[in-house]
Amino acid sequence: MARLVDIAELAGVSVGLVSRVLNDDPATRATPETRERIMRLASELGYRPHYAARALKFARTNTIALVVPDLTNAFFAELTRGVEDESRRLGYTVLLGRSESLTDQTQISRLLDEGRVDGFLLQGRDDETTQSLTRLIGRAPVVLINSRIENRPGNVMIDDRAAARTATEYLLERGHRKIGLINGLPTSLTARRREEGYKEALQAAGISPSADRITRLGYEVSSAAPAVDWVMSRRDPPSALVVANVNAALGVLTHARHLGHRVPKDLSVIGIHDAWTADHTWPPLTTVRMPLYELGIRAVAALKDRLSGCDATDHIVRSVPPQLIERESVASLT
Amino acid sequence: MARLVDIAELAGVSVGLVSRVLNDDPATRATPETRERIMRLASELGYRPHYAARALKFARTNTIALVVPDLTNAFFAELTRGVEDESRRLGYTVLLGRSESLTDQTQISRLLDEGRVDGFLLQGRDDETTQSLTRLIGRAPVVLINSRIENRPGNVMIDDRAAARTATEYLLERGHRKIGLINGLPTSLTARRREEGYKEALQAAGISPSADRITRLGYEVSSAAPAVDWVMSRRDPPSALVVANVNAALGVLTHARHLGHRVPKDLSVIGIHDAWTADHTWPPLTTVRMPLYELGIRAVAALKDRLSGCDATDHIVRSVPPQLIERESVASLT
DNA sequence: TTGTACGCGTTATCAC
DNA sequence: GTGATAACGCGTACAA
Repeated sequence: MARLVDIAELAGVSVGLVSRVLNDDPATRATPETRERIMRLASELGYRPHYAARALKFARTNTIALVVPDLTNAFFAELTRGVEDESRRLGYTVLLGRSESLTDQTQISRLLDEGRVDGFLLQGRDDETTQSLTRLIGRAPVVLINSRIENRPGNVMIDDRAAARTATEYLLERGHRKIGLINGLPTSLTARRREEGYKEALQAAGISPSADRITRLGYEVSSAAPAVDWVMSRRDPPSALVVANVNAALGVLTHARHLGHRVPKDLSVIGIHDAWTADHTWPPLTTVRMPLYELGIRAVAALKDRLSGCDATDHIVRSVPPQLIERESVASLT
Repeated sequence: MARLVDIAELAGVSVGLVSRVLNDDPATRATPETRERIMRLASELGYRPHYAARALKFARTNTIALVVPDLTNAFFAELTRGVEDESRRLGYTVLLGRSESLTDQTQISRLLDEGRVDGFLLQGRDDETTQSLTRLIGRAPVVLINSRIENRPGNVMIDDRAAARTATEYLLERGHRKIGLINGLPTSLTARRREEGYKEALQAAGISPSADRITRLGYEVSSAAPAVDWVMSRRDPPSALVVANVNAALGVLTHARHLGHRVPKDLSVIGIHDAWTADHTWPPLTTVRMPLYELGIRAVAALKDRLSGCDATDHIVRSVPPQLIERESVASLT
């Protein structure tokens, strides 16, 4: 509400001086006395620099957009928390958008052309291809979360291989040898990396991965039923399932019950990512917790770098290792 | 990227004319020919009016902030969808904030003083009192969602009484007479209204509500366990529970199992609000679905009214009645 | 019918 | 040390 000119008038000085004092301009060493008067008036009037005026002046908004497919998803909620916290620390405001509504390139470039945001944090949908992603972001300053485009720097991801490896090893340690993987869509980079981790763990245990034990139908709850149907109807079905996403894992639990498999007695299930809901399934779901909060922090830092000109390097968040949350959905065969 | 002056130069006209043509100024009836040229150039260059420049000019941002306690909550996610859809329709941009980070009045008035937003949509936390709410919002243009302050117009809510009545009646119809209520905190207006609806239904069936059957510990999952402990340890415990929130209902299911009560055989449970997670509990949770999406739409409309000067009237969203989602957590006693 | 000039609030570049 | 002034992009009252 209060403007520089208001303070200037009351202090009997010029707007320029007020601006310089308030911004600690080193070139200006104002009289301690006037300086004091200006500061006091500013705080009394509750002066706040006008956002639009600054944005106009600097051609920079200090606002970034975070685009995620679905706010409901606990996965994204924790990511969002990390993004918000780090943004506040760095002086950014976050504009939150679902990719549903920011689905086409127009929306993105519009936000940019209108000068509403400086850049984007984009967590694509599972079924997003490199092409659709490239088309979507155009030449906008974007940091990709959990995906990557060739020759385009600036992306951050979690250690999907470690996640899947950790989950698989946990099952191996409990005597399971026939382990299935309920994976995300093959278009998804994270799904491919999780599959690598799963196979790595299997091979390290002297087991050769079988195509009959892997489905790639998606991360959503709804994709769980057909996946379980398929994998459990193979010859020699698995005794345990690594589910690449905690939401899909809930669906697996429900559908397994529907088919008459008792978890964990007949079938063990472990999910990647943790969520509060995993405490309230039956049986409670064992999961591998991943550092999504830290991922959000890294993403903001990477975008800041990108906006500052320095090319952000790709980054896999490894500062916090995958963490096993043992509940009751995995049985020991030994 | 492209400015009015760019178009003006290429079209060989003045910026003023370009502006008027692009804004369909009725006072200006430009030559169809120049008009055509301007429009073509604008679309070719992908012209977008600069957000900050407009905001500075009009002292209005067409941006509103939506403040909710927790994005994870499916309740708020659906509300958010409604808010976003209606905002886009009305030309608003939505700034999403958790109330965690917007906890004190400074944050709110700061957003306002900086001219970042025109107004707020505020869904307070369950434990927010009228005092803390009043302090929080100050004189800011706010529409309250699911709460109210005396003598302060502008709030929207769902029909909490109808919700609780519907849930209670459903249990009554199935022969239950001893029905408990696991309610939100007594500070919460919605909790008080739900309690009214619950009692109404009971009394209409000739049953007088008993204090021994009501807890008021909160809407969160974590509040469920102590609530169930208490209500089930009374003399003559209930055969069915109305849980005032779907998340708390998940906690009720889990804790009931922990205590050895089989749902629905020993104890029936019905939750208010629906969420996808209710499909994946055991047993699947019967709920009363409330029109949260429509609530979001109404909230935006109310804020628009408030910002336009016309005092928004209080509004209870009744366009969509409570909808029973029958799953398997309620048994019939008859 | 169209061009010119001013102001929105801020900062930076000059003079004094 | 401090004050005047131009500029950021837009819309509009006024002049032509």
